[in-house]
Amino acid sequence: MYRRLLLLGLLAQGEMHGYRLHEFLERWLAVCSDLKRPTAYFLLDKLAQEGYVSVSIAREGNYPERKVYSITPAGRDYFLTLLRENLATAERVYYPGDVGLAFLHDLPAAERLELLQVRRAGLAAALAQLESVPHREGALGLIIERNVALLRADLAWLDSALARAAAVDSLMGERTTSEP
Amino acid sequence: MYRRLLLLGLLAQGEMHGYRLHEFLERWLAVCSDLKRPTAYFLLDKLAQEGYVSVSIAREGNYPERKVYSITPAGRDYFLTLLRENLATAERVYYPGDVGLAFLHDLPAAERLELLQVRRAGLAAALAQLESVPHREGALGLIIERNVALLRADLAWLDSALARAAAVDSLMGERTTSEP
DNA sequence: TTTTCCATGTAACTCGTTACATGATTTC
DNA sequence: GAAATCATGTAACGAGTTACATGGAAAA
Repeated sequence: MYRRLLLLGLLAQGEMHGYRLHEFLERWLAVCSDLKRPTAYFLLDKLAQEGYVSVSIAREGNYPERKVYSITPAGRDYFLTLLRENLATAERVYYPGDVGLAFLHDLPAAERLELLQVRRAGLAAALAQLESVPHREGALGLIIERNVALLRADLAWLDSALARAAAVDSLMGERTTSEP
Repeated sequence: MYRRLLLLGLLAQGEMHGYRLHEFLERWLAVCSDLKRPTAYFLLDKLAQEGYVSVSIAREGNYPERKVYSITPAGRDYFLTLLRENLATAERVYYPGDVGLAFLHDLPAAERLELLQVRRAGLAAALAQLESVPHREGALGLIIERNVALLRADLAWLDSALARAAAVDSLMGERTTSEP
């Protein structure tokens, strides 16, 4: 449902054709969604059928025909409804990574540490990448901030868990392989 | 994919019939998944078709017939593969709540603060509920710990964002409605 | 002239959910 | 006798992805 909100929100800023819309999404909103192109086209047509956006064909210069979507009054209402609902809700998120943790003890101690080190590296890389984005103000800035905060917390937790695991293992005399 | 890991992981601890499995999931693993009953049955049969689990019919006392699933050697291999992959990966999570943030400025300042206060309350409730679980050791404890850490970070971020927003609004002389 | 960019779509598929259907058996 | 529990399923639907298909224009 948040994809509809995303598309309507963009169209609320101004009309656009599908290709531009997706391009914009990829460039600026990759932090909060990875909406695929076919999905965008499909959703836009659906929103059109439902009367939330209207479509007109345009051609500019020698470029291929474009379907320009603009939001209708009904669409604007719908957008605001979705937005209010989204903002007021604390959505429950499931982390697929938690499932692996549930079965940690099915692997030998050394291997679990190794694997979690790999996870840690991935997490650190993702965090570094987000932190490297030059500071933005406004909505985008907020989203990046939030994701940084969550990634940091995740990393901190992983580190503490790894430290404790390593401590237990050394107490038990198990060999642990780890990268610096 | 993490659902297969979940089911195989449980079956790796011992054979079980679908109903018990789902019951167990609901009671103990609600933190990391909300796998629905039909999905569990469907997946179990699929795993059976693929040769990762075997099925036998059993009846005990006067209870209805049960399909008892047990993991096969191939299933055990598959389980370990999925587990290793899961542990070594830092999955990227998209928060639907981020999309709303992207369009914050499409609502009047007072209303955004109000809505985000509602979100905050939901977040705090979820956190309180998780924190109220008596301390568990082992895998479950880790998962709960992690989720608590992430919820706390999310809450802390929201609070700081709200504080800043309120400060800006008061500078601009806008009326802000907020609950204690 | 070959590759990349612009622009749109379709078809087949996977995955998961909701809602519905069944039937016996304890428990109240 | 009614309600809850145990136990399994199916059918229909919706959402989203992948892979495939097209065709002109600009750039290399």
